[in-house]
Amino acid sequence: MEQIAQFYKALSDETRLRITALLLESKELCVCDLMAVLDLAQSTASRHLAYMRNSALVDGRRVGVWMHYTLQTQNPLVASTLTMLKEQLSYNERAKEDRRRLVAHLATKETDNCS
Amino acid sequence: MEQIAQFYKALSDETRLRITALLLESKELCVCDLMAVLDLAQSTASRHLAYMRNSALVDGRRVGVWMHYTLQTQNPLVASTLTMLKEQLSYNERAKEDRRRLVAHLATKETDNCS
DNA sequence: ATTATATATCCGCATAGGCGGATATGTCAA
DNA sequence: TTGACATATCCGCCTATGCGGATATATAAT
Repeated sequence: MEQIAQFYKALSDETRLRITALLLESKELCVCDLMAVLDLAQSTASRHLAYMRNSALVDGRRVGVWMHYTLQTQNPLVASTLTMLKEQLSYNERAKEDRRRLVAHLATKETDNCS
Repeated sequence: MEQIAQFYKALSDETRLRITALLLESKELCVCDLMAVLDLAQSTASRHLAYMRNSALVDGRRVGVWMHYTLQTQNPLVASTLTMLKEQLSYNERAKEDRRRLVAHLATKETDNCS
């Protein structure tokens, strides 16, 4: 029960919801992508991702200097919640705006780096 | 997006999750039922229910001296989340124990009152 | 080794929110 | 009106957690 509560806590902050929404779109993002798209301080982005990892919402894997974060889908509660959320966010204005910014940002990136 | 976050906040506290779990079982409960079953101080129970009402998770209707609380099902996000949660909680030990206590408590109540 | 870059963590500060006892409010009965 | 009971709200206290700047760590390139 406590784990379930912790999972919902991970979704109960607007910044983390926005991060989740972006990860629902692009499968894998690094910290600098999120900083750029959501206009977050580096420590803020990193802290939220750590929180989400501790809540079993995301996985992180290191790729050279970058950490690539993805949504977790092992847990059935997490998986179905994310499916629902994706549907809900599809017509959410704020989420749509963030998706536009993500697309623009990814188009700007030449290769794999965050410059 | 902020409303969605607020909804998840309502589910992100273990006491509120337990209240939600009980409401998933019995459709309608008053504050004194929750105090008895979950062993909560009166102010604690009432405060959590107010929070849940402000988060669009429950509705309350006054029946004489008592407030009867029910889960809201208007909002599609809320409705499907609760369906999922009911499935998840069906085999959760803590939730099972709470359900047992609820059944025992309801059996003790003679009529509609909370004595 | 040094430097540059990406990320994680630390720090102090501010707010949200948990708790239970005390008190206020609402409702009904006598 | 008074009293009893259910509930809501207030209060002070304490912890969790949000923030961003500063610092530490990790990796890769030179």
